[in-house]
Amino acid sequence: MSTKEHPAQPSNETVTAAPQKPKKKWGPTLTPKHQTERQQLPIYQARDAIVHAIKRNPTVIIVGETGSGKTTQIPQFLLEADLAQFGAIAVTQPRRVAATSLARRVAEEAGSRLGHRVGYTVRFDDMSCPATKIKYLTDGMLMREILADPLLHRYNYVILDEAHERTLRTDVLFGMLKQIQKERARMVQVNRAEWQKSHSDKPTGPDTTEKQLPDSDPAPTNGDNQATETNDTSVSTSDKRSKRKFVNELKIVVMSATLDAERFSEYFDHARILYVAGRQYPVRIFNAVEPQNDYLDAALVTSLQIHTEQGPGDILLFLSGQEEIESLEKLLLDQRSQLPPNSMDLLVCPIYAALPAAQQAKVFNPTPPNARKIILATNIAETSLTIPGIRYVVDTGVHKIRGYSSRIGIESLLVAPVSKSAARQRAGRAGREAMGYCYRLYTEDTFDELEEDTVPEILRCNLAAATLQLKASGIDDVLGFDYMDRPPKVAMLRALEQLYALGALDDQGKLSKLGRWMAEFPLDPSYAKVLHASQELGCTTEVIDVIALFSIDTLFFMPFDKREEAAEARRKFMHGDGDHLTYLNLQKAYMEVKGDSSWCHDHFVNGRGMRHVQDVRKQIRQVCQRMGVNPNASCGTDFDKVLQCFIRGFFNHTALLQPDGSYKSVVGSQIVHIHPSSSLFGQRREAIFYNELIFTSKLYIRGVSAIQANWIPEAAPRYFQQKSHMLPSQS
DNA sequence: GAGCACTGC
Repeated sequence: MSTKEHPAQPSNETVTAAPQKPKKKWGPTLTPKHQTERQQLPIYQARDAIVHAIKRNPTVIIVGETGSGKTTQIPQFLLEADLAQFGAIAVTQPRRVAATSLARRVAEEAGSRLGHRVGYTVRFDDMSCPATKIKYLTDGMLMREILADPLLHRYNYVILDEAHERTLRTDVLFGMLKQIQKERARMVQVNRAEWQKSHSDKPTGPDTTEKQLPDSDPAPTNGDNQATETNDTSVSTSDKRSKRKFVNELKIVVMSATLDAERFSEYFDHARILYVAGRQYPVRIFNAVEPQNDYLDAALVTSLQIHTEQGPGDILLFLSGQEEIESLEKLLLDQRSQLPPNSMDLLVCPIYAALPAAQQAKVFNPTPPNARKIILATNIAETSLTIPGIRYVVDTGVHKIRGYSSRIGIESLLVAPVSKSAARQRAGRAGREAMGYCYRLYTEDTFDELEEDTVPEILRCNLAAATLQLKASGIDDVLGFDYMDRPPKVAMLRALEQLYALGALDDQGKLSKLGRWMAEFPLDPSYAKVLHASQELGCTTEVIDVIALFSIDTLFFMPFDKREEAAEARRKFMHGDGDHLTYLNLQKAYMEVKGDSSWCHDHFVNGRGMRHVQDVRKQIRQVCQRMGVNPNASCGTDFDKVLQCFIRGFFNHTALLQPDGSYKSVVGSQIVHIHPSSSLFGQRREAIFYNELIFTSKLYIRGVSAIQANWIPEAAPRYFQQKSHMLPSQS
């Protein structure tokens, strides 16, 4: 194996401390303990330089590695520098847990009760109030806030954290925020001109008796944090004065961990880039000398070698999925008995999203003395979870990644090589607490050939939901939207087509009344359409339950050593017509036992998942009530109605039985396979529909129920008028 | 005969 030092933090533009300026009076007082802790963070030295840059520039890009403290400190710097008088600071996160735990920590540091000056807002959980000045929120939540407040008047600063992850939502937010920033700058300009005009033309006129600018400056000037009074153009009114609102410029801060800052800067009109030093320990990289044709075997050999030859510290091994984790777990347990005497014990801990919570928790148990933990993980451990005690990382160099072909409208979930930045992220997991080691099971040449970054999610997913959000937030020209990475035109057109077929867009491509209604719900457009149809068919209560259940991926656990038991437990809920009504049975049973967690455990039901389902269910019911829809309308036992609702949203997801027993999709004429997790697996029914079509080892359909073939054309007459050749002949 | 990870009035 050849060795190479992990690339160190570049220092070309590292910010330096600026001359100290006298501090203003209006900040929270720090407890001495926290003050010392904060001052020890690398970023504290750059405090004034950062504040100065943000004051002087509309947008700033901040690059800082893990441990720099940028996410917790920069919002506090702004607050302490008195820059948040006229608006709050929003800090977005891709994940809920990050938003809530950061808020907790910053509230403590800033001496605020959580939910007062420092708070958070995530789905189902709002710990903020109108006086909240620093608010951590998920990026999806900020998108929701834009729908209600298109210019985000409440905020003076929006900090987009973890921008390098390029989630679908951060990418959409980039374009939206750029536009909001431009519009607010324009309003400030207009207002400044009016203000100057009114003061030079008629110094004793009635306007001078109006409220003065809050900072009592003689006139607003360029630069920092001005607040001016203006007409809110989003409100039409006969009495302008009563509708006047303070508008100030929106400052955007983009925070990223990678070195791809130039692309962010270019996109944000050549924004200033600041680099802050991290506090990551060095990680020594070892590459395979020869290409490995069996990375599972290489992973096994390498981990055992680390275990028997290297000093203390746990091992984190990255694999592509559950199946690989299970098989390697078995192999390691077999090998454990053959370890040389006197060697440490080896504890094998699998972790992936579909693993029951109780077993997930095991990776966080402290490793007992004279033992070593080896954690077998998917990319859940790359960003979502930080596991303490890791000193060694073994990287297979692969992950499973979702893809989407807009040309054929099919999703995929396939094993693929990681990008260089993902490989670096994985290696970094070994250097959180001390110097670490990373063993890459591929050659240095292979590494050099990897893509620089993972393809942004927006380039590999169905855009229907994002397009509906854009339309609903007032951005009509979605083809001309300012994407940082523009999706192919065919992908955008396909999303528009799908929304049109659902009735969310009218013939001119404008958001219809139905589309507006659909956008109010935190649901994919197809599900929102199903919910809408439920009003007409009188089964809203059943449809809400089924939709809520489909909001989680793993309802039933299938542990590989208790497969038969789990299948037996599942049969109790099985409905002959498929998964949708099976799910309804599960929800009914769950309600009868009042969500008892030991009942869930005994029936191999995902208890944590079911609690999430109840939250979703409650939320959809609330939105229904707000929209004047009765969430209690029930079809009794006429369950055909429920399935008929579903095909109003999934009319393009139907398939017909062929003479040879296979199923052929009505749209696209492809042979599709019912997934083994479906209650209809192995069954022959005249016609079926499905929620999801995904290519893995085969073209699988998931969430499958049986229907009558003649329901299909009725479900979407507008769609099938032009495509009548696709329909079953009897209609 | 089998699914990477997130998210939302």
